[in-house]
Amino acid sequence: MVDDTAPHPKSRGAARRAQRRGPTMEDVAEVAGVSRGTVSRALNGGAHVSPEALAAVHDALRSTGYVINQSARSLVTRRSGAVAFVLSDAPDRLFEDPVLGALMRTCTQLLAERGSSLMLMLAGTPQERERVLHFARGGHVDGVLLVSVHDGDPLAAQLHETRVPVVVCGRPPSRGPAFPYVAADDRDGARLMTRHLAGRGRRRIATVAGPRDMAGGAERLQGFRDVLGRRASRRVIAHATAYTIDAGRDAMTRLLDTCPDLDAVFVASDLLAVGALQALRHAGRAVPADVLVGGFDDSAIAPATTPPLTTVRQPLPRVAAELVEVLTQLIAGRPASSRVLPTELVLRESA
Amino acid sequence: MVDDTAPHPKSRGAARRAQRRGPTMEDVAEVAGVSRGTVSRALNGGAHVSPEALAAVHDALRSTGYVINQSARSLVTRRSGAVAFVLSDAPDRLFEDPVLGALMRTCTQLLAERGSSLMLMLAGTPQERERVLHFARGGHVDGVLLVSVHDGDPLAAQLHETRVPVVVCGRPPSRGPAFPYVAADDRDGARLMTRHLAGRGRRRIATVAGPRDMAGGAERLQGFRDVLGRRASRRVIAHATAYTIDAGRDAMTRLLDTCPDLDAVFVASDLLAVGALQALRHAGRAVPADVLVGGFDDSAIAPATTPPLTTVRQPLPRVAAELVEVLTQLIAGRPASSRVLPTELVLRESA
DNA sequence: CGGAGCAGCGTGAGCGCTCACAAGCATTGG
DNA sequence: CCAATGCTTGTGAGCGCTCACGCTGCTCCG
Repeated sequence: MVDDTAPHPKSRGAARRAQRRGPTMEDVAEVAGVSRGTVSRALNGGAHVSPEALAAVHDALRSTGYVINQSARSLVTRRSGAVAFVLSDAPDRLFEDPVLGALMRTCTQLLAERGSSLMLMLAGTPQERERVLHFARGGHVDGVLLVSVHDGDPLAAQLHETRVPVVVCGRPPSRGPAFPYVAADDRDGARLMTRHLAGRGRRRIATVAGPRDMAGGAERLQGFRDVLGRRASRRVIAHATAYTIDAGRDAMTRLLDTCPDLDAVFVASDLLAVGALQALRHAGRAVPADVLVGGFDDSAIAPATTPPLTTVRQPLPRVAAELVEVLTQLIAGRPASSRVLPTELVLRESA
Repeated sequence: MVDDTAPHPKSRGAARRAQRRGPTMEDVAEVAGVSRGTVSRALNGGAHVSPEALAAVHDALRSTGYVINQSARSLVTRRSGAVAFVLSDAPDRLFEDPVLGALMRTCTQLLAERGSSLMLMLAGTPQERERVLHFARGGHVDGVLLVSVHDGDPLAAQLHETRVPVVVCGRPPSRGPAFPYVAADDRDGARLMTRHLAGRGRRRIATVAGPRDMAGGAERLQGFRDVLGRRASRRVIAHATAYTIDAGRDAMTRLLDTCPDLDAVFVASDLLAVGALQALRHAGRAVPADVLVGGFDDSAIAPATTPPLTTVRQPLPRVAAELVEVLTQLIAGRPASSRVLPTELVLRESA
C-alpha cells in the first residue's frame, strides 16, 4: 500500500499544501487577526503599526514559527541580503594566510549583525571572474568586498561597469577604477619597523618586499625607503613573488646572496617572514643575534615562529569593521570614502 | 485591441524601462522570437526545445546581456542555490587553521561548478546558531556543511529537526543525530604514524591528543593505542583543549612533566605540533635527535616548521569533493552514505 | 463645529520566474 | 488516408512578498 500522505512526485498542485512548506505571511496575519500589510510593516521596522497590532504579530510570529521567504522579499525589494567576499588572488592564498581567515570571520560576524550574509567567491580564473560578474550584474549580491587586488586585475574594471557597490580591502592599484578602499597604513607601519631596526644599531638593513604588482607592498617598500634614504639601495631589496612562505624563503635566499653582510631585514608580511626565517636558519644566521627580522601583519603565526616574530600590527578587526561599514553606506546609496587605519609595532624576540 | 498610447492608470511598462532594470526573460523571448516558456526551458537544460529555438535563445541571451533573477527562480523552485558552510567551532579556529581555508576553498570551487555558492556562517554563539537554524528553516540555503562539531553541540540536533540536508565534515559525535559524514581515516592515520615512530626505535612514545569532546581526536587517540597497547598508559597522553598552537604548547609542556623520558610524540594536529615544537625547544629537547615529533593533517604549515614536520596527510581536496558530492545527492533527494578516506604518511625531518 | 491632517490598516497589483497543461504540428502505422 | 503518437511551443496561474493607494476614524485648529 502506498501511504497517500507521502508527497507524490507528480501531483504538485494539491500535494503542495500537504508538503511541509512553512507558514506564509498570510498565515501569520490570520493568527494575529490583522492583514498581510500590517505583518509586513511590523516585520520591517514597525512604523505605522499600533502597539497592540505589533504585539499580536509578534505572538503570531512565534506561535506559527514563521520564517520570511527571502526570495520573495528580494524579488520585490531587489536586495539579496548577501555580499560577495571576492578573493582575486591565486586560490593558494586562502590556503595559507591567517590574515584572510581573520578578515572573513570578522566580516561574517559584522555582516550578520546587519542581516546580511557573506558569500565566498574565488576569482582566480577567467571563469570564476565571469561568475562574480554574473552575480553582480544579476543582483545576486548587494555588494562586493574585493580582497587582494593585483595591478591590472581585469575584474576591478569590469566590476565597475556593473555599478554594484564595491569596497576594496587594502590599497587598490593606482590605475584601476577608483573604488573606495580600507587599508592599514602600510607606509607608516613600514617606517615604524624600519626605524625600530635602525634604532637597534643595525647598519645594513635589507627588506623582503611584497609582490611588485600589489599596491600595499609598494607602500611598505616606500616606507622602508622613507627611513633609509639612499641606504635603501637596490642591493638590499628583494621582491617576493607572492605572499607565501616559499616566496619568502626564496627572496631571503636571494637577499643573502646580493647582500651577505645584512644584519637586519624588514619582511613585508608575516608569512613571508616564516620563509625568511627558514632561509636564515639554513644559512646559519642566528635571529636576532646575527640578523634582526621584522614582519608585517601580526597574523596568528607571528607569535609562533622561532623566535617569535616582531611585527607590525594591522588592526584587522577594525579593517573588517570599516569594510563592512563602507560597503553598507554604499549599498544604501550614500557616498563613502576610503579609510586608512593606523598600525602599531608589536615587539617580540626576532627584533 | 489595447491602445498602448493610452495612459493606463497603472502603466508600469514605460516606467519600468526607464528604471533600467536588467532585461527579463520576456525581453529575451521577444528578441529570440519565442515565448517565455521556451526561454525557460532552454535555460534549464534545453530538453524539448528545437535546435533552432535553442540557438535563437542563446543569441538573444548574449545580445540582451540577460542575467537570470535568482530570487524569482528560487521563489518558485524553492531552491536557493546556496549552501551554508557552518563553522560550529570557536571563531578563533578559522583564524588560524590552514586546513579550514583549504577546505573552504575547494568546496567553493566545486560548488561553483555545480552552480551553487558557499555562504560562510559562524555558529559559535547561541545567536549565531539561531541564525543558521533560521536560514535552514527559511530555505535560504539548500543544505549545510557542518564543520568541526563538538560532542553535545546543540546545533546538530536542531538542524536535524529542520530536515535540511546536512553533511558533517569529520567524524561526528557518536550520540548526535546520524548525519552522513566525510572524514579522513583518523584511526588508521594515527596507527601509521605511531608505527612509524615505534619503527624508528623509540621506546617511550607519547601523544598530544585532540580535545576530548571531538570525535576525530578520539579516533586518533584510539589509533595510537591500537599500536602501543598497554604501553599507551595515561602518563603518555595529554589532551589539548583546542586545536590551536597555544593548546599544543600547553599540552606538550604537561607531557614533559608527566613523562620526562619521552623520546617521541604523536601530535594530533599540525597546529598543535607547532605549539609542541615550541615547548620542546623551550625545554631544550632537540627534534628529531632527542624527540621525534609526528603531526596530523599535512596542512600548509607542516613544511614550514622547524624542523619540517613529518605528518599524516588528510586528502583534503578529496574530503571537500566528497562533502560536496554527498550534499548534492542529499539535496537532490537521493540517499547518501558516509565516507572515510585513506590517509598517508608524509615524511619530513621531525620524525 | 466642520474640515484638514494623519496614524493605522487593508487591498490590489505586480516583482520575474517555473510548471502544468493544452494546442499545434509532424511523423508513423494500420 | 486517418488515427495515434510524440515532440515542440505558448499560456495561465501562481510562488510570497512589498509598496502605493485609499479608506476609516481620530485629533486639532480655525
